[in-house]
Amino acid sequence: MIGHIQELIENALEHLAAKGEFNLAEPPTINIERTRSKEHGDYASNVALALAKPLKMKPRDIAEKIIGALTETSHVEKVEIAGPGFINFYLTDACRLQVLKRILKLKHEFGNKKLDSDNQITVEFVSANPTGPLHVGHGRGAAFGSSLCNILKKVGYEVHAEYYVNDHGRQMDILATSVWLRYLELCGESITFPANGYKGEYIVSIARKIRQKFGDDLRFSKAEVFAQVSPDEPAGGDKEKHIDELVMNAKDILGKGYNKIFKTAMKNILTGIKNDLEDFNVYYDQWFSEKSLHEDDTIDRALAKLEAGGHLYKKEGALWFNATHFGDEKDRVVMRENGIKTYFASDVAYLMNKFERGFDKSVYVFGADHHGYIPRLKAATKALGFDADKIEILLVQFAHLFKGKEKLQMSTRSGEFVTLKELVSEVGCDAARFFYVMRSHDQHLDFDMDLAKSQSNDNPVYYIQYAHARICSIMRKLEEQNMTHNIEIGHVSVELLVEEQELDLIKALSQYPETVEKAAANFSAHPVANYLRELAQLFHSYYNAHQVQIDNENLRNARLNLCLATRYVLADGLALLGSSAPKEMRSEDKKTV
RNA sequence: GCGCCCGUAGCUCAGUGGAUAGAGCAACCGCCUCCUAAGCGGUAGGUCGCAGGUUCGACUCCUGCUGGGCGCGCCA
Repeated sequence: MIGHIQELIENALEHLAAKGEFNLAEPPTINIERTRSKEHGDYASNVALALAKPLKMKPRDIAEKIIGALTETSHVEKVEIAGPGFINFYLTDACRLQVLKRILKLKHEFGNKKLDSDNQITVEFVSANPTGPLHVGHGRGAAFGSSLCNILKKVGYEVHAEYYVNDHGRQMDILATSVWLRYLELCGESITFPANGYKGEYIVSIARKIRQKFGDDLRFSKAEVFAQVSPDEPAGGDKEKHIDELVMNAKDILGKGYNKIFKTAMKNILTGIKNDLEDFNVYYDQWFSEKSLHEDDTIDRALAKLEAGGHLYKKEGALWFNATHFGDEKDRVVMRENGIKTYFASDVAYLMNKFERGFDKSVYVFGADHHGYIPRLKAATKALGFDADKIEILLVQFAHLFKGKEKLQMSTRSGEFVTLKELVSEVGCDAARFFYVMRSHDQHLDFDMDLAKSQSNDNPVYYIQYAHARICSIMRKLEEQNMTHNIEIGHVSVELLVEEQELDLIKALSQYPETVEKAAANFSAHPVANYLRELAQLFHSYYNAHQVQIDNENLRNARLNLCLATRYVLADGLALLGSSAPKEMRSEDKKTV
C-alpha cells in the first residue's frame, strides 16, 4: 500500500515538474508513514514539508498542488492537507477489508516475505562456555536470539543458527580438573577444593557418573595430586597459579584418563545445555566447535592471512594483531609468549570461516559485558579484507531477576545461581520466553518471576494467549448454538463489519507484516511482543462490545472471519517469539475472586 | 582515567526527525441472567535528566554537564 501511494506522489511530482510548476534539481525522497491517529487518515506523507525549502514555497501550497495532480485510484477514498502541510490519505473501506481475505487464504504465511538476494544469514547466540548449566543470564540471549531467527526467517532470510562451543582452553581444563577432584572425594580422598575450581552441585553429579563408569581406576592419592602445587588463595597463595598447577598434575598423572574425564564432563554439560534449550523452544542448525578450528588449519590460515596483510608483529615474545590500525583502542595478542593461541585468535578464525561459508550477514548476539569485543571483531574483519558492514553485533543487556521486590544474584563459579531449567520449570516456557523479549534487547530488563508466574491480568503473555483461546472457544461452541462458519459467506459479507472495534482490529491485522519487517530490519524482537499485546487488547475490547454468535448469518460469518484472521495472526506472532498459542485456558484457583 | 549503553507518568517500559508523547502495573469509579471476568469501560497521573546547538519541525540528531549500568588481561 505504501508503495502504491508513493507511486501516486511520484507521478504527481513528475507531472508538476513537466508543467513547470515545480523546479526541482533532483527528485526528493518521499516518506510515507502510517498515521498515529485515525483523525489523520491511514497514511501520511511529509513530502510537502520537505519540499518547502528547495521550492521556496509554503508547505500547504505545495501540498495543494500535489493533491491536484494526483491520479484517481480505487484504493484511496480522500486526500487531505493537515497541520503544517501533511498530506493525509484515507483508504476506501473495500481496500481496508481485503486484508481479511488475504489472511484467511495465507494463514500462518501471512506476512511472509521473500528475499531474492543477500538472504544468507547466520545468527550466533548464547555460546556460553560448556562449564556449567545455563543460567537465567543466558536465558535472555537464548530467547532473543531464537526469536530473532524466527523473525528473520519470516521476512525471507535463510537463517543459520549457531552455537559456538568453547570446547578448548584453560576453562575447560579447570572444569575437568574440578570434576576429577570431586571424583577423588567420592573415592574417599579428603582434599581441599581449590578456590578457583567449579563448585556447583552438577560437578559432583558428573563425578558420580565417572565413578560409576570407571570405579577407582582414576584414583590417585592426595599427596600425588597436590605434589609440588603452590598454595591456594586461602592459604596465602595465588589461586590462578594453584589451579593451573593442579591441571598440569592432573594431565601428567592421569595420562589418557584425563581425556576420559574431560570428554565425559563436556558431553554431560553440553547435553544438559542442549536439553535445556530445547525445553526452552530454542534450536540450532549447528553446534560449532572451537576445537575444530584448531584441528583443521583455519586458525593458521587466518593468522597467515593477517600476516600476509602485514597486520601482525612480534613484541615481547608474543604475536600481536595491530587492531588499533582499524579503530580498536589497543592491539591484541593472537599468540602468547608460551606459543598458545589466544581465544581471540579462534574468534578471528571463526569470523573468517563465516565469511568463507558465504553468509551475506553474520549476526552476533553478545551479552552486554562483551561490548569491548565489538571494535576488535570489526578490526579483524577489515584486516582480513572483508566488509565490516556484513557483521552485526547485538548486545543483550542484563536481566535482573526479581521475586517480587527481592533481587536474586547469580554467579557461575560459586555455583549459586538460578538455572534456566529452574526458571522454565517454575514460570513455564511461554511466559519466560515472552518476558525476556518484551523489552528492547539493549535495555536492562527486570524479570519478575512472581509476575511471570501469576495467572492474572498483570501477565501480558496470558493476556495474549487468552485472546487466542477465546477465539478458539467461540469456534468450538458454534455447534452448541446450532451455528456454522462459512468463510465464503463471510468474505462476501465483509462490508457488514462497520463497528469501530471491528475496523480497529482489521487495521491492526493489516499492520502485522510491516511490524515483523520493522523488527527484522532493526534486528529486534520486542516490536512483535508489543504488537501482539495491542492486537490482543483490540480483540478483547471487540469481544466485550459485540457478540459473534448471532443469528444474522451474513454478519456472523463476517465476524467469524475476522476472529479467525485474528487467531492466525496471534498464533503466528506467538510462535515467532517461541510461545505457544493454547486453544483453551483454564484456571482452577482463579474461579472465586 | 578512557570507551560503550542507558535516563520518558509513582513503578516497569514503548516511541530510530513530524501533528495533542503512549501502554501495562499500582490508585480510584463502574461492568458477569449474555461466545471463558486470565476480560471490558472510565478517572487521575509528564519541565521526555539538565543546558546549549542543527532543523520549517527535536523525546528522537550533535556538543557539554549530571546520574546509573558495563567494559578496559599474553583470562575464557
